[in-house]
Amino acid sequence: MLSDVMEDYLKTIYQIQARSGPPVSTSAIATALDKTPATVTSMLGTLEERGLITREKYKGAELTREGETVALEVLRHHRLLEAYLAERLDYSWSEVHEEADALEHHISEEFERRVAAALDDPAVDPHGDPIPSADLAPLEDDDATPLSTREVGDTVVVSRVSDRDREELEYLAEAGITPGTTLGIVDVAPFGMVTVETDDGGEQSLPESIAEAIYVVDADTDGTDRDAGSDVQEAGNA
Amino acid sequence: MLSDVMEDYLKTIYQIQARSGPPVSTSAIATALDKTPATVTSMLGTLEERGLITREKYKGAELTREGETVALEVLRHHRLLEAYLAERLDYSWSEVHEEADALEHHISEEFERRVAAALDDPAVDPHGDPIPSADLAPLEDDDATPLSTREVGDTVVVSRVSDRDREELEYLAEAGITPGTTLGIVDVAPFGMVTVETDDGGEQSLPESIAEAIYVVDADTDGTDRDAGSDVQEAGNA
DNA sequence: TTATTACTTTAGACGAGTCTAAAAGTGGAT
DNA sequence: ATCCACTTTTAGACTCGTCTAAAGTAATAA
Repeated sequence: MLSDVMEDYLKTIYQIQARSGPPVSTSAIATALDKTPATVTSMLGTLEERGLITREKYKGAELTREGETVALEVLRHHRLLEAYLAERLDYSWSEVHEEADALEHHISEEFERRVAAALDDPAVDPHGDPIPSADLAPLEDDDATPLSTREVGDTVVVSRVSDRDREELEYLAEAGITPGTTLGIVDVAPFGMVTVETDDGGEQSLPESIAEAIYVVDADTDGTDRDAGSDVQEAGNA
Repeated sequence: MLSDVMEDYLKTIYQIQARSGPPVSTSAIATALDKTPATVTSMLGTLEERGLITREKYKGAELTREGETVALEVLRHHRLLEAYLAERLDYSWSEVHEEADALEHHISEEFERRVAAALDDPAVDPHGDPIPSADLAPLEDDDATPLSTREVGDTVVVSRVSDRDREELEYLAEAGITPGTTLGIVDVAPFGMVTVETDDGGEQSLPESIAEAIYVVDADTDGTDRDAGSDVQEAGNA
């Protein structure tokens, strides 16, 4: 019913909205989807007519409940696929994103169910991002903050890592920094360069751009409901 | 590079060509893809410009080597997916077709490799259709003929079953007639109704439309290179 | 041979999604 | 309070894949 293209717009708006809150600007969407702003304006018109977003001219867009549900469905497909690819087809966590992007619009409800069942209803994907539940209930807000907002001396656990940039992910995989890793912050240099000590005692210096993509919680926070260690874990339906 | 739509046309032309030989008529393609003949004529023009088919006006189309390679690639994706869904996600052989149709255009080469590896390079899909090899070498001709061409007294083994109609497949699955099943033909009535005896001694009467979709070989033929029993088997690269 | 019938192609239109160029609006700095 | 720089929207065009309606071709039966 909804085209792949529209689903992509809704997913993108959801993700920007989750990070920076509404309203979501035309240019932010354009950048994320690699389209011109004019194209985005045009599509926002369509999405508004369909009742999937609301919009204030020259200000930006916000998902309606219906638009959010579509976005959550797409996100559920994406993250289930990532989890499945990593768990059952030996993909590394840095490789799964593109494949999931290509497939997320094309799987049936039946496929979704079977994949979820095969993995025992995982709660998070390999990047640590939460997988929306089958009923597409809104996701809880997240108490993790970027590593770049923490201070020297903090001990934190990696909650999730943005999966936007393949290179970054490979760099971090190399460095042993994945969801579930405990980090001690040993230095914060000018321009946001952060030096951390990993589980195994090694030290890594991370440029700010990367430190911004690593979301962490305090190490003493009970990790049980957002832990994303080596194994995906069962969903507790919020 | 090639759109999904073009891939679908090429796949369809390949399949009709494999059944009835070239040239493939506009209307046959139109029927198979549920498009108008005018639409097909238009797309055949595009495909010809791209060097994927040759064409004689008012006669029909034929794949070039390049067009055939594309078709084989799509077919490989489709059949690998069918095999994977059946083997690893508990789909029944009657359910896999639609899911594979939706996904076949969207999987990466990497995904193709990993799926093939996970299944140990299967030679046939759950319907008994051969899976093109990774090098996309042309498929051998097939010595199976439709059940409807056989006579009373013949003992045959089901080689493959056309996967065009979901209802038919469920009917046959119910009747225990799948690739690998041995059948004895006990009666052929007017209008092509065929009565067969299955492995387990039961008798089934099949209308001609279904008997045409069941491809069989003589039971004494060595089944080793086209057997399609419960397990998929390794490819021997032709 | 010609007429009928079935099939194919041409002609022209349309919707979706995109673009470029130009006009309009917004908001901060002077 | 005005202006400037930036963002957003509008206007209009283009491609792709599709359709309908009309015209052309082929094959067959009379």
